[in-house]
Amino acid sequence: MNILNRKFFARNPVEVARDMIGTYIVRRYGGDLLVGKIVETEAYLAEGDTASHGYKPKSNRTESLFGPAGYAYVTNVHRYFIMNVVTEAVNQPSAVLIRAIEPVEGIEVMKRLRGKDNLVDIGSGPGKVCIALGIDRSCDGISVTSSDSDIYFLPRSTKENLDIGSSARIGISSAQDYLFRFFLKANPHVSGPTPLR
DNA sequence: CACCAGATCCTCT
DNA sequence: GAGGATCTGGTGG
Repeated sequence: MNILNRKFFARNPVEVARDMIGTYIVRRYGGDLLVGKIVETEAYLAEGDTASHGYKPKSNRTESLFGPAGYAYVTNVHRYFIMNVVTEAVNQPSAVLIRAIEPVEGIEVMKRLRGKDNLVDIGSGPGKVCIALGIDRSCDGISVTSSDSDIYFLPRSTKENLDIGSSARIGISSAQDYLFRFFLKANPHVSGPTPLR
């Protein structure tokens, strides 16, 4: 299977974030296969990025962020989990945050996990993505570059014509001059008050 | 130990 | 648009 490999993730997080738009996240959950198309991401830099969790020294919470590329960094914000894929190299705490997905497969299971029936309520935000895919802290630090993984990624379909927009990142109070948020324009599953931003 | 801030979401107005 | 829920880590006494 042609899954996204270590080399794909071992690059600058801004490039990886843009390249992940339109790819698919696959989650093995119990006996079910949950699949979502990634429609929104954010990049966090290893250096000089005051908004990144890696800007502070390594802690128990952020250990996987400082590890090698191609591993999950799952942590909590308030009472919710959010999921990143680590990029670049060891001791370079950079990552791509999965901010929104469009449900593709296993939709009924995702609806049940989310407790919502409306499709646009399933994955339109980083916390929602983790709930819909059954991702929690037990997924922190696992490899996502093998088809044996409980989480892995499939490339975008080459035929698809993607209209990708960028903006400042959401929910942070510093480094607003970095335009590190990427999203599929006019896709209703993108997070935020309006799909177009 | 107390207090505060945070890469969020939901339920009201 | 405002505020609460609720968990973790960092800071300061």
